[in-house]
Amino acid sequence: MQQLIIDQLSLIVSKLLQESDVNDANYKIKLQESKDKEHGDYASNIAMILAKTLSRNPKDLAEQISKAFPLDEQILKVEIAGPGFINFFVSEESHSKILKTIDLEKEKYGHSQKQDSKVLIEYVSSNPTGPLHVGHGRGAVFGSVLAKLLSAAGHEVDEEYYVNDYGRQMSILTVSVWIRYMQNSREDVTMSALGYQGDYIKLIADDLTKKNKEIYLLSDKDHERILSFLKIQEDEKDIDALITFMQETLAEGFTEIRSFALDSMLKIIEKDLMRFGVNHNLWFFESSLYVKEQDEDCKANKAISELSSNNYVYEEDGALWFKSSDFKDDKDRVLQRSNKDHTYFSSDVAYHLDKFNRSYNRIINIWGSDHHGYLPRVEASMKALGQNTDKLEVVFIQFANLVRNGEKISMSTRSGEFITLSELLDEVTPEAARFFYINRKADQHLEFDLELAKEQSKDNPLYYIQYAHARICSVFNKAQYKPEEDSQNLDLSLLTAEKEIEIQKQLANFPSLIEKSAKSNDPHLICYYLKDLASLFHSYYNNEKFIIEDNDLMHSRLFLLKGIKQVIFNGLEILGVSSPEKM
RNA sequence: GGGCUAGUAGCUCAGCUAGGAUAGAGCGUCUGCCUCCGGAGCAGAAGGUCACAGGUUCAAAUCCUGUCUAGCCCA
Repeated sequence: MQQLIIDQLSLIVSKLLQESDVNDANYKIKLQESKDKEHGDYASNIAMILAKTLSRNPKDLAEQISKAFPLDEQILKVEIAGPGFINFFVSEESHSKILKTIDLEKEKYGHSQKQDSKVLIEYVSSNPTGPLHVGHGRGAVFGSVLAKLLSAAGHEVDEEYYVNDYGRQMSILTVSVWIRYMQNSREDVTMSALGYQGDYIKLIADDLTKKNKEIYLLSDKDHERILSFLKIQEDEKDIDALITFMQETLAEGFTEIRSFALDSMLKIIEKDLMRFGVNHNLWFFESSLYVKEQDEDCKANKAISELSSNNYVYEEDGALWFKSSDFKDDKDRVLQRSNKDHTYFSSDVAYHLDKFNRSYNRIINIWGSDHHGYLPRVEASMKALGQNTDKLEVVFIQFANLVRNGEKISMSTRSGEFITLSELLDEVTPEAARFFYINRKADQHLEFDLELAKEQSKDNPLYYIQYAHARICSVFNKAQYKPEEDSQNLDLSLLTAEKEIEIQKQLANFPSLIEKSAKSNDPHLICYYLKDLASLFHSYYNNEKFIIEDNDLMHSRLFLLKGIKQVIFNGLEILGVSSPEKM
């Protein structure tokens, strides 16, 4: 309906512009729903926008446009009002068309045509040195909902997890597992204060013991030496010395423990994510950037030499620097330290270059908002490599606070008192957690109310929405209505109650909502939309009876309910939340 | 000191990318509604300097500039 009016309007307007010899007019025809019934169903402000470029009085212009607008049995009346609004009045029956559309398209309703567009969403990408905690939850849900949303909007979407498996942190993980492993056989071994303390390290070590009971234990002489290393664990250097010692004495054993620890960690992480309904289809390993490809250099070095050949790399104090200050970054950044170690940033340059080379139309990174200072240097590096950085979008996710009984639950990663994601999922259902995480704009602080998420009442917005769905199913049962049966002889023109029209308008808005939220990476809008729709339904439910004597009216009302049910389902589907028939 | 993000009802927040008519939800407060398809619900009332000050515009919560406040990042 709205599109019909817009199309017709643009026809009239473009003709008008032609006649006035104006070609460069920059305008977009917008049609808004009128808030006030006196202003009809829809309104356009196009006359006021074009008044200036055409140097005409907006009211006269509106008058001319409205006179040129053809009326039919659907569009009954066109009026001008206020400073130059054009108001459209449509027939009550015209709204019910949408119900037929929904019935035809079913779970595809709201989805766009396939576009020739590939999108990469990289998210979570937490270090594989510990389990996911609640701080990762929000980014995880955001990424997975955005992925569903963008596929609904017609894009082809890849979901990628970038695994930081290359740096020093991995070595610390390896050494931590090894120490716990040794403790299983020798009582005199103590844990390094600088290693990872969590219980999950012990579990991994236990698995390792089961597999290789003694192979990574030391000779008595070396064992004495390790005890002396473990005595002094105060400075960062001490753990580095321990790592070096471990590498020297175990040789390939170090690599074996390392990959065992990494695999175990990734399994833990992946399991948590799956439980949460988050599924990455690609896992990219940082270490792969440092693997030589046949006779060629590794990707990390190739990225540096490419930057270098573009004259954006220089050497100072033995280190290699990238001239990011040439591209709006505060200062230049180190790529390779004087000891030849690559920086995290160096990996990121190579990684992003790799992403750009994979021919995506949009590359979306989901980062914690504490990383926002990192974006300029990454953008700078891609510009220096001649990439089109318009493709790169970074969504920053604010931290979420858990709240219980009105009080924030304090968390600090330093002391290790963070709550893990799996602990959260032990308390609230994965669905509730998903909904509450996605219920706010990404860059806003979020208060996650644990009590509310568990509550089964209208105060809990997820329950409120799901309840609407279940209620409709219940009505269908009671009426012995089979929604899947062919409904050809419906007289939908009977749906003329105010609420019925309002609901049909809301249902008709669903596709443009999907389009809009996909365009601006704002999946939270879906939550608000569904709450509104559920609210309209509950209100309608209390106003009208559905199971009535008048068979025709009953069937058209049930058909309307069927449309609501479908749209709630489609919306919740994108959020990754079920639509229960009973609760 | 520099940067990013925010400031909307007592509270929690939408709306801002693309300016439109009387700024919206939910909670809380107050008043009603169960012989009735799920009351796990509904109807209504009260509640606002859209942080502040300028500017652009026929029209600003929305765009621009400055100020204040908060959170985060960098130094």
